[in-house]
Parts: sequence; C-alpha cells; structure tokens
Amino acid sequence: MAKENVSKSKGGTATPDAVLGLLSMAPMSGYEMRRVIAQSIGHFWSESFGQIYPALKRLTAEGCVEKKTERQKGRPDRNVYSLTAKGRERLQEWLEVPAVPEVPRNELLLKLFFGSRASVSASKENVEAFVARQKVALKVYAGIAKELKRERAGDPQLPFWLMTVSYGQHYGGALVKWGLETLKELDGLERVSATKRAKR
Amino acid sequence: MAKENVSKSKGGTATPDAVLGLLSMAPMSGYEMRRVIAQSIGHFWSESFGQIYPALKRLTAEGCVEKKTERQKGRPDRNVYSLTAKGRERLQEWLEVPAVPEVPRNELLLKLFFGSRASVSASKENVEAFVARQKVALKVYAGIAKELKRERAGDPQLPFWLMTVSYGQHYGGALVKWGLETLKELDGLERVSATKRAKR
DNA sequence: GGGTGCATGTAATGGGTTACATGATTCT
DNA sequence: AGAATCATGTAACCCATTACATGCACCC
Repeated sequence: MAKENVSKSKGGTATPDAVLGLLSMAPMSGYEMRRVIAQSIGHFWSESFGQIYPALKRLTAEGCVEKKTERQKGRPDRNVYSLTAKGRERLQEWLEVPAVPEVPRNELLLKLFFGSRASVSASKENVEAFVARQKVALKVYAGIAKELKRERAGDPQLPFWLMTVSYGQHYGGALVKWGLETLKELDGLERVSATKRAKR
Repeated sequence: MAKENVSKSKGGTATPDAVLGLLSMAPMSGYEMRRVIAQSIGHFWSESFGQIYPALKRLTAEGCVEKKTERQKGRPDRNVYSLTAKGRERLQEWLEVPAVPEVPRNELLLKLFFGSRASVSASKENVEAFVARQKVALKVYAGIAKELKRERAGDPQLPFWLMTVSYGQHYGGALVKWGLETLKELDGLERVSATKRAKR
C-alpha cells in the first residue's frame, strides 16, 4: 500500500498526564480520583479504574509519583499518591506541547446526514433530544461558574477553570441555536412531503 | 464493587450503519468508500480499511449488502457492494433511534484546566493554534455549502447535508469567539504575573 | 440479609488505527 | 528507478470500558 503517512505521531494517550494534573491539585488515591474527575474535568474528560490504577503503577515505577499507604480503621487501606519533582516537571512539559485534536465521531450528524433515508420525524426527534441535552448542560455550566466564583475566589487556578466552563457555554449556546434553526428547517421539509402526499 | 450500572447499553458501534448509509448513496467498493468518506462525512466521521473491509464481509453474511466482482483491465478486480432490501431496512431502523452522545475527550480543555501549572504563554499557544484551525475549518465549511447548493440543487439529500455543514459553522464560529475572548483573558493574566515579578 | 460505600486491583472484551503482504500499472 | 494510484484483505497492537474478585463496615 502507498504511504498514507503524514506522520500522525500519536505518541500515546494523555491518561498519565491527566493523572499528574489531578495530583497537582492535591494528593489522592486512585479511588478518589474518579470522584474528583466527576466534579471537575468530567464534562470533557473521563477515566475509568481500569486506566487509573495501571497509570498510577507505571508513574510510580517511573518516579513521577510517590505512594504512601494510609491505614484506616474500619475501612480498607488507601494508597495516597502525590507528585514528585519529576512528575511536576513532566506535567509541565506536557502542558507546553499544544494539543492536536482528532476528528471526533459524531453520531447525531451521521444520522442527520442520511436523514433522507428515514422519516423526517426521526431526524426531528434526534435533534430535539440533542437540544434538550444542551439546554440542561448550559444550566449546569451556569451553576458551576457561579459556584466557582463564589467558593474559589482568589485561587490562581480559577481563571483557567472558568475558561473551560466558558468553552462549554459558547459551545452549548451555539448548538442550541443550531438545533432550533434545524428543527424549523425540518418542519419545512415535513410540510413539503405532506403536501406532496396529499396531491397524489 | 457496587453497581455503577445505569445500563449503558452501548449495543456496539455505528460502523456498519455508516457503511450502509454510504451504500445508500451509491454502490461502491471498500476502497472507494474511504475516498467518499473524506469528501462527505469526513468532518465528523472516520473509518479505516481495517474497519471497512470486515464490516462489508459481515454485512454480506447477514444479507444486508450484495457483492459483485468487477473485472478490470490493468487494475485489480473491485468488489462493488450494494444495498439489499434488508440493508435498507436496517439503515432505516438505525436512523429511527436517537443518538446518545458520549463525553468526548478534549485535550485542549484538559491542558487549559491545568494551565496554572505551566507558563501562561503555553496556554496561549494552545488556544491560538486552536483558533487558527477553527478559522480554517470555517472557510472550508463555507466553500462546501456554496458548492453543494450549486451542484446538488434539487437533490432531496441536500437539506440534510446542509444541516451538518451548518452545525460545523455554528460550532466553529462559537469556538473562534471563545478563543479570542480566552486569549484576551490570558493576556491579562500574563500582564498580572509580569507586574508581580517586577515588584519583587 | 441485602444493598451501598470504601478501596484496590486484574482480566476479558471490544473497537479502532497502523502496519504488513501482494501485485499490476502509470506517472515523474 | 522510484513513487503513486488502484485494490483487497489480515494481523498486530493500543487504548478504553466493563466485568470480575475480594472484603470490611454501616444502615435499613
């Protein structure tokens, strides 16, 4: 086969770097990490235990994080990990390299693209569900922004956090607008096909 | 471990359905499919040969598509696939089920979230590169919309295609706006930290 | 007694990209 | 001569989610 080789250089995934980032906020256990993710970067990042635990193991072996086992009464022991100097360095290096986005698979658009192969109402339902989800998300983002400004005032991390929230707000707002316009368009198509049927 | 089970029901991936959709536009070979993808749904969907060929095989076995081998002079034989009635039915069924989106991993936002762990200029470069890419994408979308309207006027698929282009335009426009705002914000942070350094 | 939360990890499974294998023709 | 295009397929590999295995404490 030919080349097809514009040097993608994927260079592995960002999982370990995400872990380092989380540990830069506070030392924590693998179990805790899942909860922290849900409450912080969960809207644009996810990690499962099947990723977190092996990542922590590897990072420990590489000397980027340190493990301290805390014995607890009643509950199982926790392995609390914290960043080492090397880990902080690696995190910084990773942050200096601009992210290259890959084309995400968008099933909504795929279905819409082939929309003429099914009923117009099918497309409408699809878009309606999408708009509803975006509207919910927008409310959530507004809540997060308010809460962060109130509870984290003065934190040097705050402006960066707010930028990610703002991303969601711009994104969500635009897509709600698109969705409503698209629904109008679909209504038009539905009327046209109804008229055609009536004429026969 | 507890439940953690809200019934995700992923039910497999959309690859075979995407293939059916493409064949609904015209019969074609696996090789051709890659090219058609690049020229149509490539901005929000991708498939590699390693996916396409096995999918076609499975769909043939299931009776959703039909294979006809065309002998060519000079060039290797091509296996041209076309939809069967069953395949058209399956495509339609899939289109009737609204898409459930998964949280995509956004490396840009991840880096921005941890932006305080590196230089402000690192975040700036990241966002600048992002904005530049979105601007390019917007120009591409505008070109596609114009071309489609000119060359596909009257095609019943056209309105659906334009809806997907419009998605990209709304999306891209919003994110350029976000990016520029964010860059201003980052400039502010840079000035503040410079002032602080100067005071010492 | 049964579910839930805390807590750690491994194994199985699935999905996807990339690389490999093959080979004729055409363009530079 | 070397590279690209046409063309099909398989195999190796990577990443990620889910399921499994284990076990104590607490609450209803």
